[in-house]
Amino acid sequence: MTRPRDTSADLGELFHGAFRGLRRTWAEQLAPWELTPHQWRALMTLMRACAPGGGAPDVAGVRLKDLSERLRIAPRSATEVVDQLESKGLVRRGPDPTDRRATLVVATAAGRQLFADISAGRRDSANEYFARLSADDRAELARILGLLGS
Amino acid sequence: MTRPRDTSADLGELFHGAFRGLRRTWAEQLAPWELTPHQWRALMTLMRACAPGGGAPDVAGVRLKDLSERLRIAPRSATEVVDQLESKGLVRRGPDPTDRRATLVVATAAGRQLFADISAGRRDSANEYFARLSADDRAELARILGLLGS
DNA sequence: CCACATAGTGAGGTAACCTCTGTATTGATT
DNA sequence: AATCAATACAGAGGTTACCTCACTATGTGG
Repeated sequence: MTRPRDTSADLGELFHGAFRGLRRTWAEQLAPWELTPHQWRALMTLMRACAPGGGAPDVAGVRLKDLSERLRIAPRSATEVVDQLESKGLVRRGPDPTDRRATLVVATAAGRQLFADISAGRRDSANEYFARLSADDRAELARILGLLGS
Repeated sequence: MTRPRDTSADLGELFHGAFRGLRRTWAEQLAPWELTPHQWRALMTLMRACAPGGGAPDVAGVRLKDLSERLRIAPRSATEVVDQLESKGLVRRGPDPTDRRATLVVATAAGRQLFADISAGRRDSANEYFARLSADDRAELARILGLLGS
């Protein structure tokens, strides 16, 4: 009765707490740029998908469908977040020349600039949420989360 | 340029994915009982707070304020989830004899029964989300999450 | 007994999702 | 070539899990 006891519930609790902390930290960091964590995640995903090599830029863009898959959300939800980014002038929708059903999303100059600025700010990892962990712990966490997220 | 690279963003991504998986798994497990994860968490917290020793039961109950602190949500949000549980007949509000401003929340017989049933179901941890991790990994995860959730 | 703090709640709002439906277009099948 | 299912997107509307702000009823210290 006083032994280790079913830690699963506590793990859930811990997970919940940590996730909320992460969200809050992100929201605070992003507030000066008037981006929600969700919008930031979408912009980041878009940039990564556009310029995987980091080299020559992106005339192309990414399909909404692809974006939704990378973000692991429903296509409709990708439409939504792209709407938000577009209304802020950070991305632009354009036609896909190879398929007239699809629309390609590209970051505008403003969007690329914002992405660069925020990325730079984050590299000062003093205020980064995971900075309080040692490098070993971060690696360990990444490994374990990888197992979970199969 | 090809070295480890800033894993923080990926950690965030991993965290996000794992948390969503956890939420989904919980929601599925709880669906037969028509409870949301949020409601389950509140009921669980209430039961734990009421009967910390697990022994003699709870005439007393828990203040909404206390519940909100344990759940780490705003008092108003505790009101809300208690409303939901009360409308399902799982908990009951009663006056606090020592302070007429406060209300004490207690689980009803139905609530205690439901809690017991679900807890039992979860102990068949085959379908538990964290079951895919080894005991060592679970412990490691709990340790690291504990560091984060400070 | 009066100012101030505290417990709960009504009103109203937000982020981050979802499904279901409808339309334009494509690709596959006859 | 004509059709028919599948796909890409977006409109409409819903849900969960939070939040703040304002209000009332009550307790507490000076």
